[in-house]
Amino acid sequence: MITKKAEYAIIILTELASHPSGTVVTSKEIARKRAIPANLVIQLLSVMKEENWTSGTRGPAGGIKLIIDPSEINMREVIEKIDGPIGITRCLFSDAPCQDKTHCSLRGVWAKAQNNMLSVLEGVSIKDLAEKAASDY
Amino acid sequence: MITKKAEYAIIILTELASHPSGTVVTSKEIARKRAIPANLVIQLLSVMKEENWTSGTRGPAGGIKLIIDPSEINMREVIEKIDGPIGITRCLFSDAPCQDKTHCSLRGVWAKAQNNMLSVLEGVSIKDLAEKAASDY
DNA sequence: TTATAATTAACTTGATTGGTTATATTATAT
DNA sequence: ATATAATATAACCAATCAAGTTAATTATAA
Repeated sequence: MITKKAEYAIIILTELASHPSGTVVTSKEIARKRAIPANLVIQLLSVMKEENWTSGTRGPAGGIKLIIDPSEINMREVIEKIDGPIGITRCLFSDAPCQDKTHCSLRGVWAKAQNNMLSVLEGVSIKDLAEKAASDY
Repeated sequence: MITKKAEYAIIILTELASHPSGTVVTSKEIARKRAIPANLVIQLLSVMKEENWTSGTRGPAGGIKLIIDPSEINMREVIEKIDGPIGITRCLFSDAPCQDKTHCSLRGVWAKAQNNMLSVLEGVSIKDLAEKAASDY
């Protein structure tokens, strides 16, 4: 399952993308506006910083800003950064198919099902989400 | 994530489907042949019995047999019987979309991704798997 | 009547999720 | 200078879930 943390991360990036580039937002502001626990926002932002997706300036009037083009990050990437590799079944986490024949017939089905899912998530960028949210208002 | 139990259940049904109809197989035999913990086989068979997919006869020379046409059960059905409803994200378990606009834009993406996955699983029946396994030998 | 096999239910263990708490560090408005 | 606003890092915790185990019961063929 895709965790709430991954979902939060996507929401946070979308929020950042919806601000004029160059301007900063505080983590508290994001937490309040998107109803995400403030400490989780901070925790997730630290991962995003590691990825060089965001940068933060401290002190009064500080905050976070996006330093990557939001059309360059898709949902799959964000999920995998936060949750680790995606696998709809344990089978797909191991590289090697297992011995049992029936099991291995299954593997192909799992892989196809998962790829169908991932292709949707890969096709949606943070920019797409920010634009869609804006048009909703 | 689709659990190992669900995967085991599919394997068990496939094994049953690959035996001449009317003949019985013991749970131990299934466990040994498919390398599934014997107690889990029993646990899973009891769910399958509830669904009227299988019937068992006790005592010596007893065993389990399939009492439903294997082309009538698909992978999604089995998974949902064992694991409960499938949801790739927590969002999809609640009926109502949440308040936040961005979040709700996400919901549509999650739903599409999940449906793409499920359509693959719905398209594969136990019969398909049994035939595919047979042709592999 | 006894060994065999299904049936049923409760229980254990370890991992994961979704968060909290605590602490350190940095920058800047005053 | 210094209080304060803010990021940054890491350790911790409770609840849930996955996976498997244990144990007790029931039915039946030989």
